[in-house]
Amino acid sequence: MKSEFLKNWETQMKKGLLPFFVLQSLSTKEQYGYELIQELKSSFGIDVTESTIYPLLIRLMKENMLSHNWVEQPSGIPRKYYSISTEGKKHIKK
Amino acid sequence: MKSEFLKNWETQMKKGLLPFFVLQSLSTKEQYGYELIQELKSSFGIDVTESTIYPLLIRLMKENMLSHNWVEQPSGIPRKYYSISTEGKKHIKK
DNA sequence: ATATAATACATCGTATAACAAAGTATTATA
DNA sequence: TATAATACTTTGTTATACGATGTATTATAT
Repeated sequence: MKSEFLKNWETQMKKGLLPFFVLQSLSTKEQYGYELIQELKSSFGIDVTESTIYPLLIRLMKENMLSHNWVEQPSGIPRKYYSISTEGKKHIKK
Repeated sequence: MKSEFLKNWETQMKKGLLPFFVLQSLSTKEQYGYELIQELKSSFGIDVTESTIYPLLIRLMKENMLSHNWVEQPSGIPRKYYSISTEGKKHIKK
């Protein structure tokens, strides 16, 4: 089992790395929140919860790194698709 | 001038990276707090304040990553020298 | 002589961000 | 008919960097 120290270290690492991975991931294609959670897991091996990703996306919106548009589905809940802005693209080159 | 966004991003990055850099730096030689601040600046280009480094060192002590011993100076304030523990060495291999 | 800077430690309050928990709503599966 | 999966959201807690402030000693500048 993972020590409290390592578990906490990982959490703190995410505070810096998550915005980068999200911008990186969205620079390949538009994605919605729930999809991003699975993408971050499969592509980067990062576990993220919904209460992390949704506030983060809202924050990146406020910073003008992202834009979004609701897309109605033929069935089920509509999805909020996010795409990276010109501003956002500038920031992932670091 | 650096944007608020980038300034904040850097702060969040440090929350994950600082423990690593401190352990890394202490694995080469024993160092005291004030010395570490200058070392992190010159070797890694990282700006750290005293109100960051001292609590961090205390935390790493509690986690058994470090040990320390006071060293009296021929003149001036005594220095608290930190050295990395066996436990700490294990953790920087990641 | 006297103020300022540099050295060296420490603590308090604030802001940021991940995360557990809980909630709403729809559709698929057991 | 309940449970899981999909999809979004909010509230409260916790960890940590950092500005500000404080104490104390020594060196440098005015």
